[in-house]
This record gives sequence, structure tokens and C-alpha cells, in this order.
Amino acid sequence: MGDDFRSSQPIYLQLADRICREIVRGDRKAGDKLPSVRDMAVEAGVNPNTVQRVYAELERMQVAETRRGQGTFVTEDVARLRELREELMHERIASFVRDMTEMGFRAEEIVTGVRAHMERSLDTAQGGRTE
Amino acid sequence: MGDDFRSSQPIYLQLADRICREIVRGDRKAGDKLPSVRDMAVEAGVNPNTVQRVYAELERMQVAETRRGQGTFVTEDVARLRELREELMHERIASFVRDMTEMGFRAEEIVTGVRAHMERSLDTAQGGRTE
Amino acid sequence: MGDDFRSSQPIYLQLADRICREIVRGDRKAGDKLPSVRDMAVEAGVNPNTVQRVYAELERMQVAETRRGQGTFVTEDVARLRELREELMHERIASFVRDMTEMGFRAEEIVTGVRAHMERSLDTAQGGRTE
Amino acid sequence: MGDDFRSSQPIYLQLADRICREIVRGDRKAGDKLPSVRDMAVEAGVNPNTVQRVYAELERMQVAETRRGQGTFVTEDVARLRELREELMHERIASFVRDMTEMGFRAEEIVTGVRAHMERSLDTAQGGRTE
DNA sequence: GTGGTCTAGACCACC
DNA sequence: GTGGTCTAGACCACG
Repeated sequence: MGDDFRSSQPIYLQLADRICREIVRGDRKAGDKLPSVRDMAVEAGVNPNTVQRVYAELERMQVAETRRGQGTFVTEDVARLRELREELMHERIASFVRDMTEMGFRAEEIVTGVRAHMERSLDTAQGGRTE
Repeated sequence: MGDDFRSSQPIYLQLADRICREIVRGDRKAGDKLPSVRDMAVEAGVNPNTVQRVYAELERMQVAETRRGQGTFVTEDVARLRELREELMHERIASFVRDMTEMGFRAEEIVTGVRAHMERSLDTAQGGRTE
Repeated sequence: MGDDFRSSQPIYLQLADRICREIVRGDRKAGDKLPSVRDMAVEAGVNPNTVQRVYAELERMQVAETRRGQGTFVTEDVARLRELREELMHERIASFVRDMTEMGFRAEEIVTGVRAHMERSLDTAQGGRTE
Repeated sequence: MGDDFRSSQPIYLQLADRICREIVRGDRKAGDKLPSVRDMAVEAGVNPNTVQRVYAELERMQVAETRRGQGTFVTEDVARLRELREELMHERIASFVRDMTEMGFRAEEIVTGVRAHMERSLDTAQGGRTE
């Protein structure tokens, strides 16, 4: 144990993750152009070098492609995007389940709890129609 | 959007949360003595004042009680501890579901995904050859 | 018995109490802005950290609300303020009665004494020559 | 306004007041010997000079008498002690009423509040017999 | 500017 | 020893 309180994921991974989420969510579609390195750097308030690493990471993940002189684009490989969606989902689920299990919750409790929570949310959102 | 990359919860809340998890997990039991303010400060690598705040927060939550000159102890009110367990569970579930929904996953997908993940974990862990 | 002569309530509670009294008295009204942490610190001759604690206490009591970047304000929940008034009244009365009882005065004596004192005050103030 | 938070009555007046209360309460009776200056100083954890001033103050109030070579005694003038009782009572009542009035409470409210508080205390203490 | 957090170091009361 | 309070001075996020 030590002063691990300020530590967190590197900024470039945080940014890459954010962009992946925007893609999975549908805010950025296959073939969409991403902002230029400089623009993205300004938007996110980080150094252009950091954005460079972000785009490199997205390319490594086969989620984005950069075309010299044109910019960086979301891949047009929709199969890869479907895959990315699955990956992100499983990653978050795994992280969630690990967290809950580590706290001593049983599998049954977790599933029940999640379903109950969603039904409650639905009721709140829809007004709980009887039919 | 801005430079929210370094932001995080205050240390004193992170520490309080960590201790709550240890309690819920069973690593710290009802009536257990917590480390002294000074010891905890050294262990966690923070200032004693910060630990003092953590203990005040735990007392506010009725999760710990402090006896002057003796130290700070996990509450012996086991009903409160059961309640805490439920609170933490719902909190984490809510956060998880919000996150997933925000990413565009449907309720059905999420529940199915969680259950599938767990069954896979079980298989891995137990070998799952009962049938 | 010992050297409890210099002991007193913590400054931050004294200050919080003083502000509550000013509110109950009507000197500070619902929605009024309290002095900034730094200004109040100068006014009261204490450290800004202490005032910070005072405002946190007032917020915990739901007597004040703080808006980031704007300041700390007396709550606009007038029902809560009426409640505060009752609380303060009962608190002072309880303390007074406890003190008197401890000194060996009987209930009857106390009530009679209080009423007599007030009638005398009224006489002094108004001249009380209606009859 | 300034740093008036640590200020309070001088210790010698606090001690004199405490002794008066013990007399009024009946813990010290007419003619009782008070502890020697040195003993009282040790008991109260203060300087003997301070106790000297305390006894002088009690003498000035005609509440105690000191006989050279013998010590200090509660006065045997029971009329004076009855008077002292009245004085203390009125003093406390006056202080209480001033405090409450300053906070904006009306005379009627105060009397009603005090009587209500006492009835409640009686109920709690006696178990609220129906007859 | 605002409040919120953190560190450093001190003193106190209680046991 | 314990926790509780206070000061001094710093940095941060928000608006």
C-alpha cells in the first residue's frame, strides 16, 4: 500500500476509451472522420503528442485508420465495430463482476440485483404501465 | 469536455470507501478496532488529518464509532452493516447499469451478458463437468 | 473535577451556533449569501479552514447550501428554518431547566420565577400603567 | 468582532460560582468548613493564589467567612443563604430570558416552552401515571 | 473570485 | 497512547 490515490490509467488510454464508447454508442459511425490531432488536443485540453498516441492506439485496435494527408477515420469494417462492441461489453461486465465478487456478493445476488434495478428504472422511466 | 482526466474522488472518500468494502467483504468485522489515525496515515501514505476525516465520515455513516482515548471501531450494529452491504451493492449496480446504458446496451443484453459471463467463470473455476 | 476551566465547545461549533442564532433572529434570511470563507475567516479572526468546517456543518444541518464558485447561502427551505427555530428553542430550554434543576430548584419555582421576571421586564419597558 | 472564542469568565469567578451552586444545592451547608486554600487548589488544579481570590470573593459576597488560623467557612447567616439562592435563581433566569429574547422568542412562547419541557421531563421520569 | 481538498505541524483532552 | 481541533499555507475545480 502506498500513495496510489492519484494514480489512474494514462490519459491516452482514457481518451482512447472515450472515443471507443462514442463509436459503440453510435455517436461516431463507420467511416467518420475524427478531429485532427491539433483540434482533438484543444478539445480535450491535452498535448497533441498525447492525441497522437491515442490515434495510434485506436489504429492498433483496428478501430481507426489514418490516411496520410487526410486524417484519421473510424474504420469502415463494420464487423470489427460489432466485435468492438462485444469486447467493450464483456470488459465492463467482467470488471463489474470481479468487483462485486471481490466484495463478497454471490452470483445469484448479482443477477437478481441487476434485473431488479433495471425493472425499477423501467418503471420510473415509463410510469409503470399495467399492461 | 475538458481536462477532467486527473480528477477523481477526494482521497478521504476513496479511503472511506475502501474500508467499507473491507467491512462488507468480511475482512473487518463488527467491533473490530481500526488502525489508529497515525498508523492508518502511514499505511495509506496520507496525512493524519485526512485519515481523521475518513473516520469522521465513517462515523457519519454510522459504520464506525469512536471511543475517546481508545480508538475507532467498526460499529457493532450488525443491522447497520447488513444495510451497508445492500447500499454498496445497489450503488455499484446502479453505476454499472448507467454506464452500460449510456454506451447503448439494451437491458436484455446486459442481463444476458452478465449471466453468461458468470457461467463461463464457473466453468473455468469448477471445470463444470457435473453433467 | 479537574482543570475544565479553559475547556469550551470547538470554535467551529461556536461559530455555527452563532450563525444559526442570527438566522433564527432574522438577521440572516432564507437565501441570503453568507460571507465567503475567506471573509468570514477575517471577520471572526480564525483560519479559513475553520470557517470551511463551519459551513460544512451548516450544510450537514441543512441550514445552508453551497453553490460551487458562487458561495454559501442560507437555505431557502423555510420549513427547515422554522424547524431550526424550534430546535434551538428546545435546546436552550432543556439546558436552562437542567441547570436549574441541578441547583435544586423545583419546577414550580422555575416557571413562577420566569413568569415573574418577564412581567417585571414588561413593567420596566412599558411602564405598565394600564391599570 | 475578533478572537473572542477562547475568552470566558476568569477562573476565580468560575470557581466561586461553582461553590455557590454547591451551597444552594445543599451540598455545603451553613457553617461547613471549606477545604484549605492549598487543598482546594490541588482539587481544582489551579494556583493557590487563585483560590485565595475565590475565598475573598465569597467573603465579599457575605457567603463565606474566614477565621484566622482556622480556615474558611460557609456563613452561618441562613437568611443570607436564602437570599443567595434567590439571587442565583434570578441571575440565571435573567440570563436565560435575555438569551431567548435576543433570539427573537416571545415571552408567551418561552413560558409555554419551559412548562411543556418540564411536563415532558416529569412524564419521562415518573412513567406518566394516568392519575 | 468561489468552495473543496490536502499537507505539515502543533496543542489539547481523555484514558 | 487515543481521537479532536486549529493554524498555516498550498493547490485544485468550477464559474
